[in-house]
Amino acid sequence: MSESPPEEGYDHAAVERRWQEAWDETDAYRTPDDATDPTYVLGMYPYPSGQLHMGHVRNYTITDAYARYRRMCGDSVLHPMGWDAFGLPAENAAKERDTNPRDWTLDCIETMRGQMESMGFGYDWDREVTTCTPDYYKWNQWLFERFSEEGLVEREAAEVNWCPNCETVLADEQVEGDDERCWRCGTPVEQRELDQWFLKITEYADELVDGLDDLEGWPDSVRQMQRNWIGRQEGARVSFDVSGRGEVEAFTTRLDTIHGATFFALAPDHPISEELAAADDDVRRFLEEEADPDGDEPNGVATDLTATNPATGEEVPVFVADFVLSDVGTGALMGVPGHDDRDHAFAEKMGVDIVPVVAPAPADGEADDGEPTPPDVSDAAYTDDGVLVNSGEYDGLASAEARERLTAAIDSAESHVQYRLRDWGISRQRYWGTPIPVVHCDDCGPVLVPEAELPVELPEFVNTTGNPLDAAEEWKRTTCPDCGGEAVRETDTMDTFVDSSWYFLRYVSPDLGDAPFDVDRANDWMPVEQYVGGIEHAVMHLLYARFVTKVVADMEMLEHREPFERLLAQGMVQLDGEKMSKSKGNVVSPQRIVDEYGADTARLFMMQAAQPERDFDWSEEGVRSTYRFLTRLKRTVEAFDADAADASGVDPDDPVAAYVDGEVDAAVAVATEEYDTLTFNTALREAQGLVSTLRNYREHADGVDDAVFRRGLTVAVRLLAPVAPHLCETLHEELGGEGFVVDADWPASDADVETAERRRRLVENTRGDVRNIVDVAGIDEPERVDVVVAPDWKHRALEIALDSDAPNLVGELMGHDEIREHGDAAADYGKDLQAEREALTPALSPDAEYDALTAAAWLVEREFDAPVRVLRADEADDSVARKAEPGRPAIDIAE
RNA sequence: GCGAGGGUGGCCGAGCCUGGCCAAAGGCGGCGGACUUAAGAUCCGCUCUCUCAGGAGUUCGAGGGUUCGAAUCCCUUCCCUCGCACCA
Repeated sequence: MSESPPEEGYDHAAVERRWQEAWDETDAYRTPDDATDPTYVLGMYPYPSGQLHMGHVRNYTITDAYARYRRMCGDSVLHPMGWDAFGLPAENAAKERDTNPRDWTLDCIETMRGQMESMGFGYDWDREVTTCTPDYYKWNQWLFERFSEEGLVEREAAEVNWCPNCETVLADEQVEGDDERCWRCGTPVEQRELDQWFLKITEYADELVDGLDDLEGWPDSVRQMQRNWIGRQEGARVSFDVSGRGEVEAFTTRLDTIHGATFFALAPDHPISEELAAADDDVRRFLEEEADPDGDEPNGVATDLTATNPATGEEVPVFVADFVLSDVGTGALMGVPGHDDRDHAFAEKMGVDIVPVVAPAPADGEADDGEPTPPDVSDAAYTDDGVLVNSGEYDGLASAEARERLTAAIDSAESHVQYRLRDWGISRQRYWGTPIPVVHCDDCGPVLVPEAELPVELPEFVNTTGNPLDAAEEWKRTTCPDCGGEAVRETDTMDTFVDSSWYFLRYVSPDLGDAPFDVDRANDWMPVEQYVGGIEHAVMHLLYARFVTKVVADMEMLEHREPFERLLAQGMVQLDGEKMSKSKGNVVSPQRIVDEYGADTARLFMMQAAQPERDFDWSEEGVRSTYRFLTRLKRTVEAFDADAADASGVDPDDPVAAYVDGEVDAAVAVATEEYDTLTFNTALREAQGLVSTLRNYREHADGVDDAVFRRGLTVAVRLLAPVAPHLCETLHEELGGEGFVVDADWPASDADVETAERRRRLVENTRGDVRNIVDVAGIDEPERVDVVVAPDWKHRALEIALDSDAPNLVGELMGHDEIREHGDAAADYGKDLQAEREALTPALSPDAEYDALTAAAWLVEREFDAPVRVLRADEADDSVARKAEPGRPAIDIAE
């Protein structure tokens, strides 16, 4: 299948096949039921479209790498996978291919599972969950019934998109274009009122929004999106007495502006508007011809009604206006043109009075003479809070206080919290979903199917227009569980978001026959510690899952009220800055990449390309570079003689080995921190840097210390193993490791990252300086390079300077004998320190500098092909040595 | 309009939380060299400008500020992406 590897790579196909089989044979990724509090790592399960795409690969590589990392750290890990297997695409595919959704879906799952295996994702397949199986959707039905018992299910009429040709409801996304046509047949979509089943998520609106504050492991963006979506508004309801119609309620968040309410407006479909239309030609014409709720212009029509402002007692005109929406608030509002932009525009258009009743609060410094100046609202509304004016006895009150007092004072006013969130309509007039477990009886109405009769299974698929369940006459006909009379089954199925709102609980006990999940185990294993998926689910899925978790908790089946502790919304994989999509034809197939370069390369490239939450561009060059890196690594390990004498410990007299050993520690320390926070890109950079260091070491030092080199390779392999597991298994074996690298211990390091970085910097700066000198001075062939470490007293002086807060640093330094004895040199250095005082940073000790430079000398020797001497200050000529400073050795190059 | 995130050298991308060691990691691309019959692979070096032995100048969307010192902190402004929106 794969062509010969590009360039001279390694045989990734053989490596990957071998380890996938080995893992499989040993059930390497099994999480036993008796695991105690495993770390639960989860990627959002996919819709089985039949093809794994790059988004999936990225998503699941993130969870896989993290799961493997935690496992190497010694955790027991739960990392399952399943299928969001219901949904309309399968119905369409089945019709096109003359098969049925079930077979089609199961085929797709088969294919995708194979692709996941070829990516090397370490899932516990024994916990696989497939939502379209009766074993699973039975529990959707069961939960629906429990919800019903809790009073959280409601059946009511709702407006839906209806295609008269296909005879089915369409989701909003399936209505195309401004002229709203059916995506499948192009028929104009109608609105139709249908009886629909709802789950009362609004009962949990407060907890859902308040709980966001504590979800510190979630990105702010997602939390904000959920807040917006729930749209909690605190305000007041207040009634205006409308002539001949009684009290009409309006909702407002600005009751403080009620004295400026100079008109009242009704939604076009408000009952009063509809009544008026029957008698009033103007209103009828407006409703039929002019009203345009989608337009930008606020349009309206005057009525012959007036409303009494309960605060002022004044009669104000009543309009029917298209910017008043019946599904917002009460479908009626008080118009305050002085303090609301839209009301202002409307009042200008209709010639209504505009009265300012809130003035800007006097700034702190300003003299408070008790007479705030009303703002000029003739051109624009003043929409901020402030101090009341023109409001009778409320004048002078701050807006917030005025709202409270007015709410208390006005009879018809009461505090009210309003939400944008609507109850969750779960009815779908489609075949490929969970049948809603209800029977309709002429006498008893809708009746739940008894629990013992669950699941209500789907009948055979019938290729028909409209809802196949409606056409399944035999299936439909049943008897009423209550009275035994003739009855018909509910033909609606559930929204597939119902399936996904609890699937993470099913993984805990996927085969359990008498409950959706094992309560004790779920209490121990939940919540999901790290959840990873696309941002497109920020609201719907993630909100529904939170809702269902809370309800289940209230049914005393779970001790957790939030399902996902930490959430990562992973970025997109793009090509040339554009989202990959079939329609643009810019899709890079993961399969092709796996064939050509292997799964390890694909995974490693993706993880090092960018932080997981950021979008990044796919780059074929980057992939090749990654592939070459793996190839190099493999060769490096192979070249290392695994049977080399097992020297124990580091030879303390070999500074180069000590240096490399220190680099190994540093890499571990840095990479571990980064793995913890899922910043794989920087962790991997460290691992790759370590491999370069090791290669340089072997190539150019006078013989390597086997123990150090072995440890370096072992560490590099382990740091890379979570991301490139197949090759790392091979290398682990090559290095004589026991068992799987999957089960190996994460390397430990007691390295001080600070010191390691200081050392690196010293070496880098020194090398840079040598280059600089050679370059600037035009030295062609250096004969010898001397690197001289600053004398102890300068280090001491720096230490003193760092601690000192004396105004005269030179004076303070001269108070120390060991410094003063260096006379002018000490004074000069003291002045330098004084000048740089604020910028001083600690340096390594003289010995540490000496060791670090000695260890790195070979780097310079190799580069300039000249012998390097690292000297202590007292070993060098004073004319050179005196230029040395801590962190900045003196350099002398002989031509 | 409101809210969130982002703008870094030819490109991608670290750094920004916790200011100084930042002309700014790493990769890609480009240039030069080693190896090679050659190409590829591999390895070494260079890749903002000037330079008199490690120096100087200009740079991190733009402008201003704080500070001895700003890619990093604060304000203003422009641009991009995303979410919400006649929401009362």
